[in-house]
Amino acid sequence: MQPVIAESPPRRVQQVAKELAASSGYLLATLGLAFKAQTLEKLEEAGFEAHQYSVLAILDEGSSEAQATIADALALDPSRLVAVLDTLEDRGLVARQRDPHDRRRHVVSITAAGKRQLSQLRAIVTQLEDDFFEPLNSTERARLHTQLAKLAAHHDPRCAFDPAAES
Amino acid sequence: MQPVIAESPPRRVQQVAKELAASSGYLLATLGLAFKAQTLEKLEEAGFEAHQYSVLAILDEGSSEAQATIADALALDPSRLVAVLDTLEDRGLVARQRDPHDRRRHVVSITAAGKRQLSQLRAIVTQLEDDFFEPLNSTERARLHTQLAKLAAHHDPRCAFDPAAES
DNA sequence: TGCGATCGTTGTAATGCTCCACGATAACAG
DNA sequence: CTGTTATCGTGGAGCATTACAACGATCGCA
Repeated sequence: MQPVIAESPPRRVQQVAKELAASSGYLLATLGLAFKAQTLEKLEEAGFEAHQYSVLAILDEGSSEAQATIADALALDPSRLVAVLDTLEDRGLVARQRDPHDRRRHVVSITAAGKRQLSQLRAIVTQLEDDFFEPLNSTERARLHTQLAKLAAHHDPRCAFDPAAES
Repeated sequence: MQPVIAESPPRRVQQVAKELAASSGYLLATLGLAFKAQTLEKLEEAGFEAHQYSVLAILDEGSSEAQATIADALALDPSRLVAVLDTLEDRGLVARQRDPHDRRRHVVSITAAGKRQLSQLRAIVTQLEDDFFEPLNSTERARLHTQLAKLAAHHDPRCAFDPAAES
């Protein structure tokens, strides 16, 4: 409602548009990006990248997986997974073996050193998460997590827990 | 606890690692990315990109802003903003004028056509958001938004509402 | 025995982003 | 009044990341 060009110079808003800040979707995207950036930074300080952590986490649950399976679970291009596994293997954190039942496949498994490294990375991420959600009390955090999980299950079937799965 | 290589071929997990799915931060990042991707897609169908929508939204609130101010509010590199404004100006949705009080500056303002276009884009985003958060009821959505806003205010000062700001 | 499909791997092309340099202009110091 | 420094918008160059297609090896099936 002000004149198009007032005599006063345009003030520094220094503020996201109210319209955007009022949007849950925008907040979700912004916060998600911020958390991801923080995680990347912290992991890089430890000499790792996010995908390496994810791979170790997956391998620590299932005993061993084919590369395509891992790539699938991470929604990662198989070609990109190669480099990730290369570095992990070079450091002795995972082991690649040909699957004797299907010699096209490489069966990847986590090593003892990999498990040790994983728990260290876990500590970093856990600490980071604690800091990030610090503005919320434990009740709020639990509620938030529940709702995020509900959304994730709806939008990404890979996040939906399947109680029928053995083990 | 299973042998490293069992006789059964590794099953398709088709599931994000439980460790990751149990992390609010991971869910936050994943959902944020998913929402952003959906938004980009929908906006692109309408012939726009996200930054163009953001710029219009900002200009629709403040009367007019210098480019550096806009870039600041969007955490966008000023050099990238140039192209965005170029296309918006070509379509007659915004207007660039030299600031008579500081001839280095360009004062950008939204046009009537820009306002019309903005409301159309707004409808798209609103619809998208409704769909995205559909798994939650209105109470849950409100709670989620409150908590996200709290987090955003804590992590990005640009998202913190300043009640002292006039108008 | 051949044919198509799959697995892991490599290379390539495109994309987006950050950083730096430039001309124009303003603010400031002497 | 003059010279220096800083800021604004703009353009370009370099860098990293990514998706996509092609390849040899191997399997499943007819």
